[in-house]
Amino acid sequence: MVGMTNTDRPRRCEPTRQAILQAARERFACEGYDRTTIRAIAADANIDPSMVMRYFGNKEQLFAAAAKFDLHAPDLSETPPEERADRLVRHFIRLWEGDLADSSLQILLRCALTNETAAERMRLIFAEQVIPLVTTGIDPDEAVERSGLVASQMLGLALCRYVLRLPAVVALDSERLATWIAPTIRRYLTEPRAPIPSAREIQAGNDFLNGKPAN
Amino acid sequence: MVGMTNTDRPRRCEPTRQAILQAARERFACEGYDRTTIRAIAADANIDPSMVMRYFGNKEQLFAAAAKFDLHAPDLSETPPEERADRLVRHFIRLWEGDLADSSLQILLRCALTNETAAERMRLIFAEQVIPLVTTGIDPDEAVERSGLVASQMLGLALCRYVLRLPAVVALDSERLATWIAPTIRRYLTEPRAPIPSAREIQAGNDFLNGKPAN
DNA sequence: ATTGTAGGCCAACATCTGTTGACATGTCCA
DNA sequence: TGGACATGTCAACAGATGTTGGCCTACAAT
Repeated sequence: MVGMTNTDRPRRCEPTRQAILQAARERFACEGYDRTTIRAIAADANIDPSMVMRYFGNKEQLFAAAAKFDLHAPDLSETPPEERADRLVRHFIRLWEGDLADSSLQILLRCALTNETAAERMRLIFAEQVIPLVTTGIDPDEAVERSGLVASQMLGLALCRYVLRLPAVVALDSERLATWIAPTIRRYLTEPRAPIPSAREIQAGNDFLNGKPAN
Repeated sequence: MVGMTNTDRPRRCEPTRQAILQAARERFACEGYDRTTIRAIAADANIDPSMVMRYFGNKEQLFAAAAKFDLHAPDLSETPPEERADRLVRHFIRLWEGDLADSSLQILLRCALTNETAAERMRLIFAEQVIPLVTTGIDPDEAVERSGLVASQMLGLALCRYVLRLPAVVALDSERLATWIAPTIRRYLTEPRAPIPSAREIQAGNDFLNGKPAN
């Protein structure tokens, strides 16, 4: 039995295991990967630090276990693309508002910037859960591009509102927020690809790049 | 002279000082606050770790010095709101693409999630530089709300493309990116406030929240 | 030449971190 | 009763990190 972790078979020590996991999630979510210490997690779970090691091997594997989660994304394959945006935005805002229980997003956002495991998992979740979510019924060639745009807005929202807590973004109530963001997502999902910029826009852009003043 | 740092008066040791600052910026930008060590910075600058302390007091103050920067935002007060979005988006994309010299954004983004000084500075920059940038010529009552929305999209873009490096977002060439993002920003800046959602949208939202299936 | 001082280096400190191994306890089965 | 094994505690190690103080060297002013 030497070298065998308790991860392997079902046990009645699950309560302890869950206590560790929950403590880990909270710590990782609000302090990031580096500032979270095994000792602090153990203290939160009222056990000895060495127990954490026995249950999860090492910090990295503990994080992997704590960051394993599902988006719980709704099945939108039946929803026409025009409505999809509204449902998507409202779904995630609602999910994130009730952040007490599920801090998965915070964990990933806060850790992905310094921990490579977290970053990799973020890309994985994006590839496996976001792209398919957005893809159904959309030209597959365009799906990746559109998903990226959707992600940029949705993650930006999550970042400003729930992690950085920029006052201006926190102040908006969730309904108004959805009303602002949903059309953006709808456009990223449905607007014909490669919209041609107007001549005026091109000119403005070029002028700007060449240092000409406005007007 | 005891207790006096070299910060106070002009010196001919500026080269060393600058070397430290540059090394610090690079480390902070790509490894975040916690993973960046004084020793590593010192090694990059080819000096002794204790020199860093002498020049900047402590890690926190060094970070404060390294994270002091300006957005170099263009003056858009003369630009009509409709054009402002395009110029703004293109300005920042252009700034960020040439990231070799100026990694200011990466420093802030990567450190703001774990370091309170960085987070505070982020809010400050937002309040002092972003809001005014967007405000001119817009109803001041609406400026904060609109700025927040702009920030959510622009920071989300920066996050996905330059920090998380989500392949889907990295793949887009900058021109196409600007063409996608600019209309979003334009809407956030100019669309009449509190757009009323269509009856259908409200119904879809309620249905969804109540767990009804789509269609 | 002496001296004051700024710029720089070296060695060490105290602390914190992940991690390990030895030892105690408790529980279930033979 | 006794032993196997899971569950948990204690103490410690080894390495890294921020930080400090002492010492050396160059050099300009006296």
